[in-house]
Amino acid sequence: MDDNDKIPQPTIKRIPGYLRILYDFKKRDIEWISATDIANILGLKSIQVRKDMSFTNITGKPKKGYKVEQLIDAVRKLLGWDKVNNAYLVGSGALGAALLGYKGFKNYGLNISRAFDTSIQKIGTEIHGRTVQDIHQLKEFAIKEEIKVGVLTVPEASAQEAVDLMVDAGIKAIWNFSPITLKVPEDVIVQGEDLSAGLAVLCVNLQQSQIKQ
Amino acid sequence: MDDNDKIPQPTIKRIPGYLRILYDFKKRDIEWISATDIANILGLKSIQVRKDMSFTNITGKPKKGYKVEQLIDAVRKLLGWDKVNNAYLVGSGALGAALLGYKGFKNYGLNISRAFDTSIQKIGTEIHGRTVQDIHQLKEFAIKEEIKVGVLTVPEASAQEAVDLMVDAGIKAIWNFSPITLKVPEDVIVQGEDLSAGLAVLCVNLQQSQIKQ
DNA sequence: TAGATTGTTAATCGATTAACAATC
DNA sequence: TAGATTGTTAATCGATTAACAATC
Repeated sequence: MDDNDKIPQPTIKRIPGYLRILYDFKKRDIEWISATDIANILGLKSIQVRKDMSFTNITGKPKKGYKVEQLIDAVRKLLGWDKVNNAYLVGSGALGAALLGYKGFKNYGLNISRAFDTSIQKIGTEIHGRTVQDIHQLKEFAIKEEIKVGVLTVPEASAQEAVDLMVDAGIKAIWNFSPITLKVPEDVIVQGEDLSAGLAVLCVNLQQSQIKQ
Repeated sequence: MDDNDKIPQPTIKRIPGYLRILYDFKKRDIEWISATDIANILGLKSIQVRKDMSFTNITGKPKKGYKVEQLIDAVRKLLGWDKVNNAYLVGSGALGAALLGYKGFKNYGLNISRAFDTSIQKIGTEIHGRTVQDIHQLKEFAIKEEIKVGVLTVPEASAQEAVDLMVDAGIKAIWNFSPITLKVPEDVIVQGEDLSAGLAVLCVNLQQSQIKQ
């Protein structure tokens, strides 16, 4: 029962994977799930799953495991995915459009309610049900709708400029898909999603495995 | 000089960020770069940068730092980005299209040379200069062109099926954008790019910061 | 009951950071 | 020369894993 401890970041990152399995078990009307089940599906060790589970404060039953529904609720609450976060997307290019079209975010507590851009060509066009708005309207809407989360998918060169507008509009958490380090005030959180990091790991591992051959 | 040691994964993930800064310095004709410079730009500690640099086997000069050009070469070699990896993309949906349109991969040693899909609607259409091909042609082309890297952007439900075809075609490294654990033979590498993990970190941090207020 | 599984404490492992000598 | 910066070794920190008692 690792209570008021801070949850380790590696644990946080594994939890969405657990949640996907839990939803799948629920859909198949399975009532109980053990750490061993989860570990087998994800290729982890059961002790790690159990340790991670301890942060939810859910207690399992020896021989049975955890109650699927109970664990879903606890995990969703832990991540703050029990309530929907409305978010704005800034940068309606190809990647932005892909994110706007992704249905899965509803399982992750995220609803991208509006999309913005600077380009006159894009403003007014419709992407997956949202009409792209002028970025200069962002502040007005963000304040009215109390938006705290922004998704940043603009090209590298205009990223900092866009962030400044988002911060000024009261946005407190930025999901950053551009590969630069953003300057933000202390009370604003940035989560960077850097594809090149993953690609680097892939390439190094590929080299390694080819040497072995 | 951490020589024949294995490079820690956290180090590998930071290196592309270093490389971006190095390219920027080179463009601005700056000859030397210090660990302190890099650390300041990325918000890291200089000692961490220096430790990471030790894996390149490049030696710097006290008071000056590292030679930008030399470091670029060493880092590119380390990641295997000194030669271009030709890759195929499987799954020409919105995310696949976004990746096909991304120009930056040329800096990351990746060239997505062909795109495939199962859908009759998509096959034959052109996306950013590549004509989408029938996935059943993948094996023939992959063998002829000695393709080792595959980018997987199909919907969750068809991911395993697509991977089986890729493995059968001799692909040895898969950059997986679907949120499932793929079953592959031992000699095939999978690098998962899981957006939900990053989103989870963002949401937990947002909760934390809102509690503080 | 026997055996599987939980939950906790302790040991191990690996990465980060500190300390400091070397050097330009 | 003085001071900034490198490179290495050692200390610290945090996450994973092992060990094992508790329990259904």
